Amino acid sequence: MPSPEKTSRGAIVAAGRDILEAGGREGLTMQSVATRVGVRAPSLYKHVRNRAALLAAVSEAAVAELAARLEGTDGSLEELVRAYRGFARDRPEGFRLMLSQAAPPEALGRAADPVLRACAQLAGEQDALDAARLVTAWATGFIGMELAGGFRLGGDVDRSFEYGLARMRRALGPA
Amino acid sequence: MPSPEKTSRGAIVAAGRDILEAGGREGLTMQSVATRVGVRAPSLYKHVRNRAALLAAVSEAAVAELAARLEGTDGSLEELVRAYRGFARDRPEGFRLMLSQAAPPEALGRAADPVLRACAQLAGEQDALDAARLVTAWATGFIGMELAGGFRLGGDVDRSFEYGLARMRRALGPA
DNA sequence: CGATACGTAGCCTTGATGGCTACGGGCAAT
DNA sequence: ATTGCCCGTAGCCATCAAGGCTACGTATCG
Repeated sequence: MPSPEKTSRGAIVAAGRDILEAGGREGLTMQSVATRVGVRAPSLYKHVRNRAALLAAVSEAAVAELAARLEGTDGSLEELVRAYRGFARDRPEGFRLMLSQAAPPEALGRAADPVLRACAQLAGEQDALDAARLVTAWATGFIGMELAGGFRLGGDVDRSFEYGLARMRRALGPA
Repeated sequence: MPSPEKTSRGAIVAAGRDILEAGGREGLTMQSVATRVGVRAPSLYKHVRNRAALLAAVSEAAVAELAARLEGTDGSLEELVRAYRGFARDRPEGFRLMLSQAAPPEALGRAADPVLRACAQLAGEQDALDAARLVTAWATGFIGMELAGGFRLGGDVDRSFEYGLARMRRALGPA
């Protein structure tokens, strides 16, 4: 490699992830990323097509991290959902970005797989996909509202979460 | 009223709503709004503090419209959720914006009220709030993923929706 | 010497501010 | 009652700052 590279795509994405969590989506500017990796802003375009592509890459990295966390559980419904919520707590902006950017199918599939397996056990192979969508939609919606500062009608949010989890398990079981 | 006004806050918010749906959040620029209401961009700042405030106002208008739609149903769980989904189909960008902006409590409360009532009937007054959060989270998550182009693992999305609705009703009933 | 990574300069768009002008109603003096 | 001034409001023009992005030059290594 001629001219020793001062940065790399990986470093850029990692910096983007950190900046995203620190300053939100708006704070993630090409300038800020360039400064953090020790380079001028235009140089980033040698590694990333444009800002949208950078956001997509950061989003994909978030999905990958989520998948890894899910794979680190025992595969039970409760553990999976709690791991999902834990991820959102640690990387709230990454969670939000993930939802607004369509991730590539393969990364998405890796994250979806353990959920599908758990749902197949609970609801049967036939209904596994529908059941997974039920659980995923509930968890995603709950966490999203929690992060957005919803749930302002009082009550204990953790209690609502456990209530939902219990009812979800019941909903998936045999009629 | 001195100096006949060429526009008003209401007209600005309405224009913002239309532009949002046409061009997404990024397309909603002060310039575009100003052009549509027949004014120069700086003049908007006499009516709205800044772009963030405009987005918040448009978001609040979306919540209000959703509340009106929910109030127009018969109050059953199915009707409420279908009305929610219909709103999201008609105003996808408004739906997204609504989720990312924390709406003022009163507007939120108006939209939440019919859901709370339906859930009180199904799950009892005790669990009404938790039940409403369960239903709202599921519906919000489902619709959000649907709009974001999730659900790419095949299968019939409408079928998954009806499956979820049926299971949700079962989950809320007595054990 | 050729390829590659980075930098400098600059363009365009967009958000935002400041200062100016035009309008029109209220108030007081006549 | 009429007249004339004051002042608040709304809009415009000029302008700035910041950010995304491109074109092109330059340095460095194999």
